[in-house]
Amino acid sequence: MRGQPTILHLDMDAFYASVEQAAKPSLRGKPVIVGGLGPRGVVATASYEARRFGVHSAMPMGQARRRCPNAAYLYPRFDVYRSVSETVMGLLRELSPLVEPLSLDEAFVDLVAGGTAHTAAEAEAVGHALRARIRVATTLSGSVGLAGSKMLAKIASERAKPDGLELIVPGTERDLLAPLPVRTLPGVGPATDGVLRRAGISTVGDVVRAGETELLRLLGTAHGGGVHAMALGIDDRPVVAERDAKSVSVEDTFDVDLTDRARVRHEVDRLAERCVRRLREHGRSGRTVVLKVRSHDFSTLTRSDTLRGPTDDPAVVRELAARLLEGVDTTNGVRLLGVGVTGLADFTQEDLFAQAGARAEGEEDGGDSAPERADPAGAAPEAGPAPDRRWLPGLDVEHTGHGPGWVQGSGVGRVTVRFETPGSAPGRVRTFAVDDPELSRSGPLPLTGGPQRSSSGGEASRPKS
DNA sequence: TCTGGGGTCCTCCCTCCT
DNA sequence: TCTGAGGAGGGAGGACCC
Repeated sequence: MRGQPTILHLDMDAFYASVEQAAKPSLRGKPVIVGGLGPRGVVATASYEARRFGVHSAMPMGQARRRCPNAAYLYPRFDVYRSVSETVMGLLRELSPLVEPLSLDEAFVDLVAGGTAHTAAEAEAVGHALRARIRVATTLSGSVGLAGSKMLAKIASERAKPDGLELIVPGTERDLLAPLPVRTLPGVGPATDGVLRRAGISTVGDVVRAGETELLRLLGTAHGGGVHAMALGIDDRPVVAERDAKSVSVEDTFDVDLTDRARVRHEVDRLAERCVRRLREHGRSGRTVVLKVRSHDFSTLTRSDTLRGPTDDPAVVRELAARLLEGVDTTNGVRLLGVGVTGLADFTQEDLFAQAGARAEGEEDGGDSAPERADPAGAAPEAGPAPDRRWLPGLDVEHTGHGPGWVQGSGVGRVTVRFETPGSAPGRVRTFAVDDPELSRSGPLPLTGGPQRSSSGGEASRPKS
């Protein structure tokens, strides 16, 4: 652990929900919940207004609706969040070459590596300036934590939320950590928390008092040693700018459990195709194919097999996933299916003898012509309107007469649209037939600047030059 | 009142090889 | 030729994170 608090952790406040509120003036100051809206969806982000009703991330959507029936429920628009995130990450990279993104809304920055701060006072000034620049570039707020290690910087930003900055003064770490619950420490989730609680350990101070030997006994060598060190405030993990992905996977939870074996097989084919597409987008190939099956009772099993060399051939992945499926009993119903590839490489090395057969067989299955669906459902693959006629809540649309707006809701052949833009006053609501030819899907508008539509379908504001 | 999606890392067990 | 030790690698599952 270094002395000076020059590791910065940025955490955007209620990110997805805040982006939606910035884009949709009528939602500002109101509860907004972003997540999967199907019967098995969960909350991705709740605005602070919704959190007052007890709604939080990972909560089942049904529960959220009961707690906060008047909130706006929106599908996530990841292309927009990604675009705003790029703007924010760009601002961070102006501070230092050592920026480690953890997700779209969170990152660590090593300020010393960038030469931007060497003392607590300098770090604090950089943090305040960063928050102001983020506000100008995106209209959003982010919370900043500053400390001598990643763990402490993250704890600091959590304490600063929402819309604040906190710096942990060197020498105060142990006193600050002691009363916090053990769940505060990275790597301590529900299971570890349970083990520690049963041993009478509920705070970070309790961990320190229990001692390293007891932690090793309770949690094993690697985990116990790590938790004990963290409790002492010892965290030497460096900020790592570039990290190669180690696996690529896709998975779908179905609205209704699948029992038909042919349908299960079809879904595995689709997932394998999608997985390979993702793999190729990353310019990678992989050796090990993993099939994931979650049953009706939520029990999950994985089956995997390793090829002699890496592949990015969809037919090979499809065939191997199908072969893994053969060994799995799905008669009681399948809730989730997933296909992943690990053992990633930057090249392919097809084993012609082992894999050519599989490829030929896969092509005969006609997997390439399988119909695509935007999201999983219990219905047959062919059911439902065309993808560009599905009016999901939150979606950007354009009406030839009324201009830009977003879908507020739809059903029984009607779609309700609110016409407003990030820079406008709260707009008016109008209802149309779902097949109204004057209504079409469109790209998102930038959160700052003029009312013009972004051409990329995802581009928002840029960092100021 | 039911539990998403996309990852990483660790542990345990087994097999193979030397 | 047999046997045991130990390391490497694979398969499965679990915990955790955002």
